[in-house]
Parts: sequence; structure tokens; C-alpha cells
Amino acid sequence: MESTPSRLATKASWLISQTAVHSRRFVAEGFTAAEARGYHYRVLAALEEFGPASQADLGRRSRMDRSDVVAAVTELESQGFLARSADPADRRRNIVTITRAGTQQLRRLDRVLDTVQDELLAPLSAAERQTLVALLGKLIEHHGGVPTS
Amino acid sequence: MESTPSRLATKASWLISQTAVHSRRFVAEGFTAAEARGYHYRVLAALEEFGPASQADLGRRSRMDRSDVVAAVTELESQGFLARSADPADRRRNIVTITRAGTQQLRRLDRVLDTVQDELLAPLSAAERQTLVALLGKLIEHHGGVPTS
DNA sequence: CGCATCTCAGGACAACTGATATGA
DNA sequence: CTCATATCAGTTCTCCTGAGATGC
Repeated sequence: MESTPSRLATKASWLISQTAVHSRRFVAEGFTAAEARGYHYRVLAALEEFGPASQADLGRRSRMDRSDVVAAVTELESQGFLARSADPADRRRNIVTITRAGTQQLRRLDRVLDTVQDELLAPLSAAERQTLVALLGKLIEHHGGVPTS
Repeated sequence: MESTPSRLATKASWLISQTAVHSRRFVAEGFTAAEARGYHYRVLAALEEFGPASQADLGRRSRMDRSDVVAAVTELESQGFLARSADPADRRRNIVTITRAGTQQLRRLDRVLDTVQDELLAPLSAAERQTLVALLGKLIEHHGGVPTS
């Protein structure tokens, strides 16, 4: 039974990346079934919560690179989950709007993520889950990624 | 001030992947300076802790795909950090051995990771860090990646 | 024969960079 | 002119798949 080098167990960077691997596996499973990817969820979530926005705004809100926003929006548009239209007030901008189908897709993906949540955090008690979420939120906030607020 | 969609803050999968992003950024910074990658560290760590091994064993121990082990070992060999030699008892196998330079490189990378640790976990108290490590370890263990034990 | 080992080719994702065109 | 926006082309890294050659 090959065991993992013990020094890795003391490195937070290793623990986090490995946890992320498991998480990604679960997410990918559910998302590919819905013909979606992580970027799609982020864009749809930002659109529903903040309303129509330019692609630059979407990128800032969902912490995505401008070029990845272009690709994600193009894909979501071809799936009918959002619409691109020129902004008459600023002709550089595209106004991106979520469609009814897009909202439904978002609900679907939300359900996928809730399922992932349960699978991923299965070994933890409710209190432990809360603690983990709080600690991770603290880290992200400190490093520039404000979660809630 | 663009804020992140609040629904994301409640999804553990998002929190973990975002934390992993920050972590990877820190690690990459230190590792590229040492001309190394994550795979290199894993291989060297396994070699030092368990001694010479075949590439298949290295893959199982460091949880790497067989094809990635090939690439990592080739790179480390060309850097002089390990040596490949044929196993006389089983001619399918390569016996991989860490060199003195490889051990030194491992120490260097260890120092990098310790620095990353401090940067990444900066906002957490010592007790919180311990809690986080324990919770993540629990998750990984449950999902098939035994850390210490 | 089945099975394990090593190797290579290449795909999927997420994150990122640089260049370009256009318009505020 | 400077800055922002949108787009395209291409890179890196990790994880993963499939196929082939060789040897147990």
C-alpha cells in the first residue's frame, strides 16, 4: 500500500490543491452532464445577481480574465442562455443579459453544486463545515477575493 | 466596486478552488525561481522518504499519472536531481534514485513551501491554521488520499 | 494468455499574456 | 493622447485518456 510522503501532509498548499482536485472531479461530473463549465456558472451567477452588465464588469465580478469572459459569453450565447447587445451609450460595450433559459440553467447548476457540497464535505459535521467555510472565506478575503459582503 | 456573487460564497467548491488559485500563485512564484514545478517536488519528496523506486511506484505514491511521472523524471534527470537505471531483476522497470543535488533541491523547495505557508495562512491564528489543516486532511483522507497516517 | 511497466501523443480546464482594433 | 472595451492567438500547469512496445 503506497503511502503519500508525510511531508506533504504538513503543507497547506498541498492539502488545498488536493482538496481542490477532489472538488473539481465532483463538479466536472455534474457540469459536463449539463454541458457547462465553471466559467459558465460564474458568468450566469453574476448576471442574475447584478443584472445586465458589460463583459468587462462580468470579468471583474466573477474574477475571470477578459479573454475567458469572451469565450464563456460566446458559448453561453450559442446555448441561448444569454444575449449580447450593443450598448447605445457606449459603443465599445456589449450589454449581456441573462435569458429565461439561462436562469433555468443556473438553477440546474446550483443544484449540481449543492450535491457536490454534500459529497465533498461528507466526512465533516455541520459545525466543521461551517468552520471550514469561514476559514476559507477569511483566506480569500485577505488575499483580495471578497466573498460575501 | 464589483463584488462577487454572494451565492458563490456559500459553495465550498468555489471557496476551495479560489483558495487553491491563491496558493498556486504563491507556489508558482517560488518554484519557477527554482526552475521546478509541483510534479518535481512530489517526485523528489517520495524518493527521499521511501528510497529508490520504480516510476510506477512513484506515481502511486505521489498520486501522479504514469505519463506525468515520465515527463517529471525526465526533466529531473536532465537537471541532475535523480538518476534512472534499469532494474536487473525486472527489465521493464527503471530504478529511480535521488542524487545529492536532488536532495538539496528538495530542501530548497521545502523552504519555498514553508514561505508560501506563511503568506497563504497569514490571516489565520496558529489555532485556526491547525484546524484548517486538520479539516482538509479529513476531507482528503475520506476521498482516498491518505495524508499522514 | 493476461498483466504490469514505460513511453508518447494529445485533450480538457483554468488561469494568464500579448497584441490588435475600436471608441470614450 | 490616454484609457477602456472586446476580441483573438497562444502559453502554462495539472489532470487525464488511449495506444503501443516490451517484459513478467
